[in-house]
Amino acid sequence: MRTISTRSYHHGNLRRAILEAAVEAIGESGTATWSLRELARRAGVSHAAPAHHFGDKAGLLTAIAAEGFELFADTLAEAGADFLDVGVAYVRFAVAHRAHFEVMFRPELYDRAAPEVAAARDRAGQILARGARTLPTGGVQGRTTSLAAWSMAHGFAELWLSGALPAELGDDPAAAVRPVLQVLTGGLHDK
Amino acid sequence: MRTISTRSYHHGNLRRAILEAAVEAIGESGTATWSLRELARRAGVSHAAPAHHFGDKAGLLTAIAAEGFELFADTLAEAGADFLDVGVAYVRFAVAHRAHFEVMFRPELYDRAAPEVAAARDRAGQILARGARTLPTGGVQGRTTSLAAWSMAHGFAELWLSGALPAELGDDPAAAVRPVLQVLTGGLHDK
DNA sequence: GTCTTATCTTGTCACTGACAAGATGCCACG
DNA sequence: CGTGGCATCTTGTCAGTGACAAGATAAGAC
Repeated sequence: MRTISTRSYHHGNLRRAILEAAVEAIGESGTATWSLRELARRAGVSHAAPAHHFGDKAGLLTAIAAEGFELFADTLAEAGADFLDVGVAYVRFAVAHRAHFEVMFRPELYDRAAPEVAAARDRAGQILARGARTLPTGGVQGRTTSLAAWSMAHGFAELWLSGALPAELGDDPAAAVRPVLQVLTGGLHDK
Repeated sequence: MRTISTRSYHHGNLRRAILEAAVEAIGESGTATWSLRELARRAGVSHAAPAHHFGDKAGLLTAIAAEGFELFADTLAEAGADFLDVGVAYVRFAVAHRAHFEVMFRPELYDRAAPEVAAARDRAGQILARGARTLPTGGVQGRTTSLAAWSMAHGFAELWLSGALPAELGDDPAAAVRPVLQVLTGGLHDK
């Protein structure tokens, strides 16, 4: 961040600055309302500077997706091994890192086959599967239970982000999703 | 290009033609890769003709969202009142009308407050709620069960559309989601 | 001290969304 | 008839965009 007064030819950390500006812009208004040129202006560099680091717009979104899956895997891992905690962490991540989440699950926006994306995505997938294994399977295949859990957490997160859920749920997605996920842990029978 | 045979000054059904071209384009490659001008070219009219019918791009997407919620409500209503049938219809609709579905739940793309959108969306919501009422509540609030069901169906649909689900599930989303939804109907205990 | 390389700038092109103004044809009403 | 109103569509234009090419600048290796 040398910048401020005497602006040097080299930005110093342009890649990081562009990434953060993109995440901020996506969080504010989605993946389509900003431009590479606007990000360049925010960072105080010329309109073509971002291209050196990301190639094109898809390259920038690929970097965001990779970073997102890394953060996602870390967040899920920290949540522990219990399904309920992992599920709540899933939704918490989606809301806290809205921009990353939106890009991650919109693979037409980026290069889903990029190795850094695939690696982080697989890591997150394994942690998710581990969480689902703590669910009661009740006779059905474990894969079915796992899919049910994943779908529920993911669906709640997407509905929350899209503003489709009723306002009475309040403003804390983690608190709102917990009883919903408990339906799978036996909530149908006790609490 | 008023072209080929005797093309009159007026298209005849431009609004419909633009809508269908947009839906087709979105289904092929998402909501960002096409342009109003390209749709105009496909319909054989000048680049500014679509503006008369939709105002701007958001206006076109608003029309698609409204049409989508109408279709959605119709599809759900036809499925009957049972939760499992409604849930399967939910996913089937998302895949069969992928373009509409993607726009509907991305409200930053259009005017969610438009009356024709709100009306159709409310109608669909009521049919969904009716379906959820056939679920066993098992002591928890009906709203919680309903949220769980909605989240699961929606999440499965989103994951399916984004290509995140494993390939072993095959290519029939309705067949794939049924056992997953049955987890909520007591599948944990019998089936 | 020169060479190499990564980083950033300048310049350009076709394309886009949005707007303004004008052309065209349909239809109601005389 | 015919004429005026109106919805529909065209033409022209503007700033902004993504992508690319070529050149300028710094920072480090040798």
